[in-house]
Parts: sequence; structure tokens; C-alpha cells
Amino acid sequence: MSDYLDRLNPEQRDAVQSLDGPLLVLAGAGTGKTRVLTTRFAHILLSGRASPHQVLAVTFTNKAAREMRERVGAILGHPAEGLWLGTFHALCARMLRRHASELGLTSSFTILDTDDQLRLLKQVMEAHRIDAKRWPAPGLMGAIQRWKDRGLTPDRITPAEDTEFGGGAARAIYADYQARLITLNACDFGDLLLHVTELLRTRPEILDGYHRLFRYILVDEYQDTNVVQYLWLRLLAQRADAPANICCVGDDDQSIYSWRGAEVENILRFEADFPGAKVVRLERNYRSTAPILAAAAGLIAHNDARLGKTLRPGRNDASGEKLTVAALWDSDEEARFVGERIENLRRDDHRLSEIAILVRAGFQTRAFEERLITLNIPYRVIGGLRFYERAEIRDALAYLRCVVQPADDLAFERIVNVPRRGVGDAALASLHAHARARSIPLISAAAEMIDSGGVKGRVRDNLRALITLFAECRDDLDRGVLGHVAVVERLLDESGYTAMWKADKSPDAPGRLDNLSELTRAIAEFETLAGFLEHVSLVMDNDESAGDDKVNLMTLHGAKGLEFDSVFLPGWEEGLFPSQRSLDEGGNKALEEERRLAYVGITRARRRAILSHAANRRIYANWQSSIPSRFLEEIPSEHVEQTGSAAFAREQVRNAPPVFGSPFGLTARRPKTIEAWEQPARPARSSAIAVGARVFHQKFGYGTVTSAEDGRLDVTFEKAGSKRVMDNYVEMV
DNA sequence: CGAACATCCCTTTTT
DNA sequence: GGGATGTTCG
Repeated sequence: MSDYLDRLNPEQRDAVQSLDGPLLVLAGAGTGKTRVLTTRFAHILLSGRASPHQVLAVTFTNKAAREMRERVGAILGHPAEGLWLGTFHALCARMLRRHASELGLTSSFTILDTDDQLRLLKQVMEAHRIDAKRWPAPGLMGAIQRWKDRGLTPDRITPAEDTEFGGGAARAIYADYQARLITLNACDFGDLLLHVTELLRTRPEILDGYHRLFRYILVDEYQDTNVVQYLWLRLLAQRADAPANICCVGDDDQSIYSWRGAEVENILRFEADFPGAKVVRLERNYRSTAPILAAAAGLIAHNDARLGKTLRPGRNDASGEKLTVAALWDSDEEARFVGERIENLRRDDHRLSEIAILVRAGFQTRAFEERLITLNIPYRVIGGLRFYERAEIRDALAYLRCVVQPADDLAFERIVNVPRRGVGDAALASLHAHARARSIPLISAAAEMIDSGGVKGRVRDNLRALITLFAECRDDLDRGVLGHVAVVERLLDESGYTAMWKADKSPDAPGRLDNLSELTRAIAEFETLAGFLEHVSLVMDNDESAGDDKVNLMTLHGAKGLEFDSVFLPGWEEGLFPSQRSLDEGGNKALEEERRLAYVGITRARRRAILSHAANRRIYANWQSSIPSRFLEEIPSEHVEQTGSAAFAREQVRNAPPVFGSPFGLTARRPKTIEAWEQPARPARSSAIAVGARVFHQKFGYGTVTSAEDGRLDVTFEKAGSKRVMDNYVEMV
């Protein structure tokens, strides 16, 4: 009956069978982490220790949750039903809907996307008369999110944790923002965790209910938890009546999300947090060849803040290619090099889908895309704009929200003038004023102003048609006259939204229409519109049909958890990787995180890893020179094969007499800031256009320059009068 | 109100 | 170099 246990190695089996008390499983890359987690889950159920709904299983991604659900089902022999299995956010949303009224929400609250969050925050900031120029809203949004990541409600922010933002107004804005969310019956992402945690810590009877419910807690990717997630877990796990039955699986060496609030300390501190905790290390790697593992291990050994763990080959083959490190002249050559190697792999019958190019930052993909296009090699970029983030999809969803949630002001604002209905800033402002005065949602305010004559003419007719359409669609749904898919189609057609894109002559309009029909298809898979909207806000999935045979292009962050036969790791240069920006902000801690990122990159490879760096790189408009990443030297050289046109030059540098009096030559002493990442110094341009010159401007016509300074010209135009213009907008005549 | 122009920025982004 | 976002004029 327990043949599923036979398929584990001794450490894995230990992790699965240690069922009493807290357990930390330190699972290195490729050591069977998911297998342990799913088998443990199934083992708890099959051994009769708990029934499915008594286990709380938390992941970070929907993909991981889906995978776990499937694999548990496979071991059980039937689909697993009634599980508390999902992402932190999905589980919290579920809990929050149960207790919504405690917080002044209804159980049908909306979960806002980032667009809406920002728009709402801007409104609040405006009310506080904050100069949007001086204090850009995204900055404060970030601060609020960090507060939420750390479990800080507005009243919990101590002066030490406050920010300079807005000249000290940040806390008050945060508080108002939270209040507005409640009025709108809405939550942002951070709220899901924040609200539930707050509830658990202030309402013992609610917490007690969950203590009685959950006998086991399983947590995936524990190294990526932030403070509020940690608090949530600890509240649920620590109980008076019994030891905490929590099992966390993670890898401190793969913690790469500190900038999102993740705290490696959570995993480093586990044994202190949960006394009597048992720690199991999984170190046998079944994924990669010996050289790849040795290279990764050598690299990560340079980090200090580690729990310590060494990857060992699980298979007994010492074979395997060395890593390739290619030194190239410039970034164009690097793209050509990678393209050429991929062509070779393809010629040798390697599947393209088993090849990945992993970059540090999104903008690096472009060069490779261009190269792959010219070589006619199919590729996919993973991670870019996701389906539900596209403008047309967000618009369509806003239409739906207006129907399902008439109080959703943010949704209404988004689409009230899309397509154009003549409702501009002025009209919207008067709607707002009326809504605020009467304390009613915008849609109701609009209805009242139509009746009262507060809006007139074309705007009135358009608004009336729109609001009537919403009401009718709502009615169709309530009375079941039309199925929800038919309602969606009606809504998008009669509002003129579909027509807007049909009339659009831009090249991407057809694609957008395709996306809209794709959306309708997705809606059809759900029972109700509300259910669909919940899915959308929580499951921003990127279901790139992974089946096609295409080269995978993505960031290192996006590659976590994936594996490929061949992995290209370009751009290993100081300033780019490790990223200068990170280093400036986070010092040595940040450097260690960059190194973990490098470790994640190398350990994605099953059979071969091809690293590269360029001596000259095109950044924005101009060329900058760069030096190889320090990480390259941290990889034990016996596992590396050097190649590339610039390899010889690099050897010369290495063997050259010491520079700066250092015994290690150039490599030991690095300038603190790398030229490539300094602000591109804008040379005080001695403009070729001098005072008195006669010039032509596209818009203003002919004129004479009266003063010229740093590229800015004062010009007296013959027709348009005196203007200040940039010199690159005029031509000399 | 909306198009055209000008300016500003440019890491990573599991939900 | 380029996309997103404001500003300005018709």
C-alpha cells in the first residue's frame, strides 16, 4: 500500500514520515522538493491522520498549487477534493470572504489590480494636496506595499518605520487609502494577508476555529515568505494545546525575492521560532551533471548567510560537459554567439523547448529576440505582459465589474470614456463631486445627474445608454434570461467596445480582438461571472502553451523552479550582473542575493550551461565598456571551458603586470561604480546651432535663434512668435 | 476634448 | 532607443 514511499531516497522518506512537530526541509535545487511535499501530503491522508480539509497547504504560485493538487490526486488514485490548498493570497481571500463583515466588507468584495490601486492612491493624494511632481504616486504605493508586507496597518507604523514621503503625510494617506478601499468594498493584494492576519491576532475565537480545523500545515518555498505571511503562518501553527504541526520546505540558497519583502531570515530562524524543530537536508540532486553541480556549489559557497548544504550528484556519472564561459567583444556579438550555438543544438536534434536563455533584466531579451527572428528560430518570451494585464482585457473586465459590482467606481472610471463618449476630465469631476456630496457610487451619481439635468447633450445620451446597458445586463443575469457568456457578449457589443477595436486601424487591433474572444472562452469555463472575476484577480496566469517547440526566453527570476537541458546565461558583467543598482541599495546582502540568482541560473541546467559576457555593451543609445562578472571567477575553473573572441584579450589582462599595485591584477580591484551604470552623463552640448541662426521647426515654422544654452533654444518664429524649444527639434536652414 | 508634441524614465514582479 | 506619461495647441 505504501509503494509511494519506496520511490523516495532515505532523506526524502524521513521528511515525509516525520509527522509530529515542526519540520524544516532544506531542499537544494533539483533534490525532489515537490515530490517530498506532495508525498507527505498524500501520506497524511492515506495514513488516516487527517482528512483532506484538515490540511492547510500553501504555495506561492498557482502553478505550484495546481501541480501539487494533481500529484496528490495521482498518489491517492482520485482527484483530491475539499482541500485548503492554494497560494497565500487565494487562501486568504477564501478566509476573508468568510469573515468579510468583521472588517466592514461584504463577501463579494473586489480584488483590485495594480492599475486600480494606483489610480485610487492618486485620488487620495490629490485630496491631500500632495504635489504629484515632487512625490510620484508609485513611490508611495511601494511604501504602502512594503508596510503591508510587514503586517503594518496604518496605526502600527512607528516613527522609525515612517517615510519622508509627502513631507510626513504618508501615514495619513495610507490610512485614507485603506478607508477608501473599504468604502469601495475592495481589497488590494496586500490586504488579503493583512486583513486576515489582523483578524487572527485580534479575534481569538476565529483563530481558535482554524486551530481546530487544521491539523497539518505544509508550506512551499518558505525562503520567500515575507513578514505578514510569516505572522499568518505562525498564528495558525502555534497553538496552546499541541506542538505546531508545520512543515516548511525551502532553500535559503534560492531566496531571490527580498525586494518584494521576502525575508531569508524567516527560514534561517525556523529552529528558533518553532522549538524542537527537526531539520532534514535534501542534497542529492537528480537533475544536473556533476560539473554543473560543482560549479554551482563553488559559486554559492562564497555566500556567508547560509544554513549550509551541498548539492551532490544523485546519479553516479562523473561525465558531463564543462560549463562554457564565452568572452565576446560586444553585445551584438554575444547575441550572434548565442544564436549560433542554438542553431548547432538544433542541427544536432535538440529540442528547442529544452533550451533557455536566462537574463538578469527584461530589457536584455530584445537583442536575443531580434537575433532569433533573423535566424528563423521560434522562441517565446515568458513573463512579459500577461494575458490579464493587457489593456483590452482590463477594459473588458472593468465592464464586467460595473455590472456585477455597481459600486465599483474604479472600474466605471476606467471605461466610462472607452470608447470615447465625450466624458472627459471636466464631466468626470462633476460626477465625482456629486457622488461625494451624496455618498453614493459614481454610477448612481451619473444616473441622478442625467435625471436632474446635471449633464447635457451628447454626454447625457451616451451616459444614459451606458448605465441602462449595465442595468439590463445585471437584470439578464439575475433573472437568468441570458447565460453569463451571452451577457458578456452583449455588454461588449452594445457598449461599442468591440466596435472600437474593429474600427481601429493599428496593426495590433486584430490581436486585441482575438484576446477578447479568448476572454469570452475563458469565461465560459466558469459557472458564474463572480467566480470568473475571482479567478482573474488571483490567478494572473501566464499559460504560454509550453507544448510548442520553442526556445524559452526569460529573466532569471522567472526561471525559478524550471529546468532545461541547455541554459544560456548571457550578460555576466559587473554592473549588469551583479546589478549595480542592487548593490548600491543593499550592499553585501544584495550581493549575496545576486549570487543566489546566479546559483538559480546555473542549477536550471540539466546538461549544459553556456555563460557569456561582452566587453562592450549597448545601453540605451550609447556603448559602454564593461568587465566580466566577479561571479565568473567564483566558479571553480576546473569545471569551465573558456572560449570566445575576447578570451585571448582577457587572458592578456589576467597575465598583465599588476595594476593598482594589487597582486591579483585588474580583477581584484574594481571601481566601486561601473561606468556603464552611471547616469549617462549628458555632455553640456555646445549646440551646433548658435544665436542668430535661422532655423526651421516642424510646428512653428521658420525663425531666428535669440539664445542657445545646453540644447535649449529661444527662437523668435516668424509666425508663432517667441518660443523655447529643444535644439534637436529644429533644423538649420 | 483629443491629437500631436515633448519629456521622462529605464531591475527583478510568484499574487 | 523606446514606451509611458504629461503638456499644449487646434
